[in-house]
Amino acid sequence: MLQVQLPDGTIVEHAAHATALDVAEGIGARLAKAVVAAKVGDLTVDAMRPLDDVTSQSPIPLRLLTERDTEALDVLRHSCAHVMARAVMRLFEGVSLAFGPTINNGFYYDFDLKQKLSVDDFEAIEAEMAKIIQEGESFDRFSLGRDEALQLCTDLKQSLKVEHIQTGLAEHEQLGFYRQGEFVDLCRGPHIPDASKIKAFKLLSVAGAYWKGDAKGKQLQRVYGTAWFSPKDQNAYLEQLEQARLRDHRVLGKKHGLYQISQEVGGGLCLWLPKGARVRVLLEDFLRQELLRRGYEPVYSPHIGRVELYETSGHFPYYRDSQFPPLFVEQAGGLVDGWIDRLQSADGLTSEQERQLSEAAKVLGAEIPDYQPESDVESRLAALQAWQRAHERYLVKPMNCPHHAQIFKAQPRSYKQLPLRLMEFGTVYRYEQTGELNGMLRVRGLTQDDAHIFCTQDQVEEEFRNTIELTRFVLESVGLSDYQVQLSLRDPNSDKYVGSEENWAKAESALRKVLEESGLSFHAAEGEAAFYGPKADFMVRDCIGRQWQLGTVQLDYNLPERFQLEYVGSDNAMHRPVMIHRAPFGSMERFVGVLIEHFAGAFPMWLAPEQVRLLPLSEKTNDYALELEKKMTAAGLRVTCDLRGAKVQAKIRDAQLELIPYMAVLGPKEAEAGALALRDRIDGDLGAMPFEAALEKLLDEVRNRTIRQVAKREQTELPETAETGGHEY
RNA sequence: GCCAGCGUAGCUUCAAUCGGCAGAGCACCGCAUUCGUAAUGCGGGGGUUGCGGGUUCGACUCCCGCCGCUGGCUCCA
Repeated sequence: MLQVQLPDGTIVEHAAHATALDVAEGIGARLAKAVVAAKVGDLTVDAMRPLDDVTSQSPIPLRLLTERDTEALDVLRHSCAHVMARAVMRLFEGVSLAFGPTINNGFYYDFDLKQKLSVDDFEAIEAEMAKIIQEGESFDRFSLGRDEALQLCTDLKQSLKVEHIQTGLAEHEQLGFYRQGEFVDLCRGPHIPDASKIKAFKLLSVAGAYWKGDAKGKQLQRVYGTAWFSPKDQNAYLEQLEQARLRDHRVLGKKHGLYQISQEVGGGLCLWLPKGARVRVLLEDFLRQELLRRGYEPVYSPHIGRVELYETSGHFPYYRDSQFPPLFVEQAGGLVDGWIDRLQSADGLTSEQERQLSEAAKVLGAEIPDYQPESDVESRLAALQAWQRAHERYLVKPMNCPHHAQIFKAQPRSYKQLPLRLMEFGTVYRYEQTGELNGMLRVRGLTQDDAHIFCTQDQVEEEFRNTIELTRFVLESVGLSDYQVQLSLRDPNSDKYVGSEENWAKAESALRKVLEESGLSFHAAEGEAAFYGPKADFMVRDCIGRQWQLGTVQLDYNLPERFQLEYVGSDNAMHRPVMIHRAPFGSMERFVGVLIEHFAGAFPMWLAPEQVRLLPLSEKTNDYALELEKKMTAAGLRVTCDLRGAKVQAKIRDAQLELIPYMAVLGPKEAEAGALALRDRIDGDLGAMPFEAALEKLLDEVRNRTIRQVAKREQTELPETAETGGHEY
């Protein structure tokens, strides 16, 4: 007999090998029909799987999942991925299956096949899927030993699955499979009882993806889709996607003249148009004032620096591929650079090539006296590198920290001066991969609201706590409350990190401690740390759900070491300071990009490029409008007049479409009374009021940095999806 | 960087039949209108159809190469 404990605590008894479905039937026929899957403890399992197959616990803690449970939606979607894979295999030859997990709001499946899939194929695939769902066949689980499993996948000509059993699943003795009709797939599950539960689905996009995420590996074709328990839910989701696209900062940025990226200037290089620049200046002023209040000291550093500076910091060797190449003062600089590169490469150089390089260097005016072609590679490299060091090479600044470290070193430091907080809106350049560039969110030239705090070990916690608090304050001031904090830790199995084991442990535990005390909810992510230290990253989603890192706080024991930073302690001995890198906005580009999407282009009063537009009813009141414009501008508002010979309705419409927070209609009546008829972008006509009263109201909204809703519209609520994913092996 | 799709006027609003004279709307400019809370009327300018090559009597349309954009992957100090 099996003892099963239901969520309300009651215990029911069932025969051995009873399933969740059996339990549901014991409770009621309607429930049995509604059951999609079940939870045994934290594990989601098939409704049809014997409970004693999953656990030896007694009583067995069981929760039945129906379509009202978010976990059930994940199960549904994973099953839909199988249905899609089955349809694709029916329609195309030689399909190898890779992985097909559930993701946020949907699923995907990766395929390896000759035929290039495109959205044009979706109709046929969806029709085949509809047929499969109509047939309503069940998903049947079975389990095989390694040898049988390998044999089965070989028979099915599923080479990727064979590889996966041999590598990723090398430790597994038993492997789970699911069969639905002719379709059999290696899969951990769970699945819905049968395909008829899928009431709504849609394929959304197709894209490339690497097998097991390895860029050197095979490139697969990934088809994305979504699935729901009802067409109504799906329509709501599709509608939400559509709405989100209307917020795209790339579209709004162009439409409202906020910024521009043009091929003439270069990919990923942002031109801040006056309106966008206005928003940025307001944000920078806001933060600068806040930082001055909190004991930061402004500094400035140049846009380029000697390559050696970044060699010392470690940035140059580590990020070489994603930096703009060095600037060489000597003509032969690039040649020598490439020479070193070839010498270090696996292929090396033939003696003939070396002779040619030496000749070419001579032509370019470079004598490399110590270079002996017959000596070993190390000596030849040393000769070339010596030449490099003797000749100036500069890097377009990829980071501000080495410069700030130099500012710390500019004079002897005492513990009495710590913490030293150096701030700079520093513009840096990084050669991001072409495929990564994305509007303002991923660019090649960006300005960080950077600062570096140099402090003693004892001050780390306090300083870290302050920066976390500052970041929260900044984000909340602009109404960004929907962010996630990620504690980015090192990957214990990787060797890309620098610094001692001891310092890493210290840094990671300090970060974790402060985050825990802060009350912020955060999740740890192994392998996400910077090469020099752990980070607390503030992540936000863009309009189509992609996550971006905005603010960041990073602990660094490494750079002080590399730059040999020291201060005199109270014991009159030299000590090494700790560095904290922090940027509440992250970069001005990304932050403004996210804000555009967050507000759908309708900035709150305190950030709006244009706050008020004055609309004279006719030319008769133009002078009055100009007079008010002068007064309001003097009071610190950003105001313009619409003096066109158009009707007021047209002027209102344009101002509405330009998302200007307030309009003021000015006719003879207002001019007579020294008044204005205020119109709110969201609430409409507020009626006439004395000029002074209106001015106070407007200034108040600026001073309070009031955040208002974007529009008069209720958000459609969607059923939440669990953040998990990956039901596949 | 990789895979796929897409590039027509300032516009992520788009048309152009089978390969047969590149055309609208919005925006812009000019003139008239002097108006009370989301579009006044009339007129005008604006194009090497992303770039380069090819096929053809003839290419926005078909083919090849490049560039860019979009989605995703990889990367992200």
